Amino acid sequence: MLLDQEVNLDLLPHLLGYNLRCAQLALQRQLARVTPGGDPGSGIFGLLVLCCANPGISQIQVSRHLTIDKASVVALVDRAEGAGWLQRQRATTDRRRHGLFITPSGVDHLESLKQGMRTCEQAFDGLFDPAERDQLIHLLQRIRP
Amino acid sequence: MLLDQEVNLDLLPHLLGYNLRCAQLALQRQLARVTPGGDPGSGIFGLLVLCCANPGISQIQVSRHLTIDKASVVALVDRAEGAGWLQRQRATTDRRRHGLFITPSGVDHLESLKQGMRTCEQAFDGLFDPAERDQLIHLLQRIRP
DNA sequence: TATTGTTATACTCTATAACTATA
DNA sequence: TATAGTTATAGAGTATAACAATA
Repeated sequence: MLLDQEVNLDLLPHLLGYNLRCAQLALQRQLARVTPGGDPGSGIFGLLVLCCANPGISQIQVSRHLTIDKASVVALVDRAEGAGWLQRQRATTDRRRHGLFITPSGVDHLESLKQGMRTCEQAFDGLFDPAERDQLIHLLQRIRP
Repeated sequence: MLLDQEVNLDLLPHLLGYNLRCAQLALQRQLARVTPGGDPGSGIFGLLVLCCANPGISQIQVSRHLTIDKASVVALVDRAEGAGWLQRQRATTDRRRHGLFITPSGVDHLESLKQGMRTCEQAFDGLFDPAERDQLIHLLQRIRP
């Protein structure tokens, strides 16, 4: 019987994609651990961050900056609006646009999500010294659509 | 109206999670571009790599090394078996186990997936010199469950 | 004509819980 | 009791295509 230690991973450990996936799964699970019942996939988190830092931002801009399709943003905004964390408001200058505005309860929720996110990232801080963490972020930032 | 250049990303660019997610989405889309009709999420790829390098590997071992639940492996193996890329075979020594064996057509398919994967990763090679790519991989490898 | 948002639809990925067969 | 695999179910995440309203 093949022991776990003897499993041959072949080229997987040398692939960017495999390592990115493993790392992201680990991070997501850690986040789920420290924020039980919180934001599972961090979609809401990104949305609220953008709406808080950019009041009146449009859905198409959220779509661009979270690099997901505009149709995917609709469901995200629906959920957040349903939870009372933000409001759509038809823009007066360009009536095709919905400006997105975070609500007071959305600000509260965002704060707790940010706290969870900090705790989550801290769990991995021991893995890197500050220079390494910076370099990891900078290297990752080069990989874009 | 808020211009795209003026969107404030707040803390997002400083988060490991956000950068991992953006990088992984970019990689997945590049893979979809170079292997149209290929393996969308690379689940099948990992499975076939493991079965090819470790004939008779069990589903629970695949589960551990791809860091997904054993129940999730079932669907993956179902698809691969349905496509004729591998076969389950009840182990004689431990009859609870299914040994997984890649088929000749699975080997062919894996080769084409590997080629696509190489092409995909090459598209990002220009972003890093070899030392940087190594370091990125090594830093990512520290982030594990 | 092009853009913004929406709806409808579908597929992938993953998880949990409860089950069967085997150890 | 514990492990390997399965089934059933559910939810998140994403995409494409077609559409209405607006620019």
